[in-house]
Amino acid sequence: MTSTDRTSPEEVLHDVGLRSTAPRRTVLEVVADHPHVTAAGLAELLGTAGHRMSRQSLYNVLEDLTRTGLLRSIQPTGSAPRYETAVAGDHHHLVCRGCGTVVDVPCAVGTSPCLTPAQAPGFPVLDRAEVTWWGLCTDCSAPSGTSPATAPHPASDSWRTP
Amino acid sequence: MTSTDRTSPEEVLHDVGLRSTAPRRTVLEVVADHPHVTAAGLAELLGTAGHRMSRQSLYNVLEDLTRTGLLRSIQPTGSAPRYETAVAGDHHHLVCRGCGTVVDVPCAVGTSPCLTPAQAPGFPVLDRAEVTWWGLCTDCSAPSGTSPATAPHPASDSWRTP
DNA sequence: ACCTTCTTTTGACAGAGTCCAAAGAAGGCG
DNA sequence: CGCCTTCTTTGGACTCTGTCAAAAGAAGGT
Repeated sequence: MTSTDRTSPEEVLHDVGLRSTAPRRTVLEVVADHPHVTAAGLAELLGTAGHRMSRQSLYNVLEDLTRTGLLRSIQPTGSAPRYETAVAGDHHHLVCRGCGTVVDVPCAVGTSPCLTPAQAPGFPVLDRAEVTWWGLCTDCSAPSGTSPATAPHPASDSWRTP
Repeated sequence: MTSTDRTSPEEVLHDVGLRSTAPRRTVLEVVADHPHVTAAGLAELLGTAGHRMSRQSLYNVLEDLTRTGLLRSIQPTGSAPRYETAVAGDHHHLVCRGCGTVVDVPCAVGTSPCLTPAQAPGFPVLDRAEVTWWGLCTDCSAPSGTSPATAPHPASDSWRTP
């Protein structure tokens, strides 16, 4: 919703060679305000915000924005793909086993160590490392009083406890 | 198919409190012989091997074995969940963008660096780090002669190029 | 303004995974 | 050894997520 970006959605879209259309601008804004949202969650957000859009369009837009690098998708095991704006600066993710909440974390040790495996047999090209930490958030690690692992956090849509 | 394990499937199942049944033993063996297999691929392997099993049973078994720690599931973005036997020794994964092949890689820098994020705001409990490197395997990075990125590797079932 | 090209819509479709109730094995106990 | 309880498996219908293909509709350059 907030449109206080350094570069406007139109500009950003144009820069990557995509036409500036309402669905794309809207998706960009909503994802920026709701990082780690799933396609389904996004559809709901768009719906309640009055921006009706066909399912196919949503998937088209997500695919276009992801392919051109404006969005990035992650898929923690057991969850549907989640989207986030591809901001500069590498960061990784922290996922709660209990409620599925995803939190950004700056890359652990600068850049190098995380990006180079000890050995890469048969893989001449390596361009990206994706790190996911698993644990329990404050709520879910609480002494079973507030909202333990058995009660999924409302912020997480359709989460399957592994 | 090879049953030359240090501990027999029956024993292993019993140790985690699961009854030793044919479907479970079979799944354990097949996954051991085919690391990074998807549920669908597993169903096919089981079928051709003559071990018929309902889809529901397969999912039940996978869920049970995963929950008890005998199997581990990973889900590279864009792929269905893949299963592997939870062998001792941390290792991570190397995924080819072209054909989807997944390869095991020993943990990059021993244990510590990869397992501790710079900061974990709101996450008191952190138990596991999952690292996935993205790149191109030898075949897919070849000078467009043998089997480039446009021709998915036969070993990969239903792969969507991102 | 016009025309080409790119986007969106619509509706049908495919695949993966889940829910539920009933039938069937495992294994403990007498 | 045989019964009984409990855990597993089966089968079928169903939901959800994502895809395909063709036609209608906007963007934007000339």
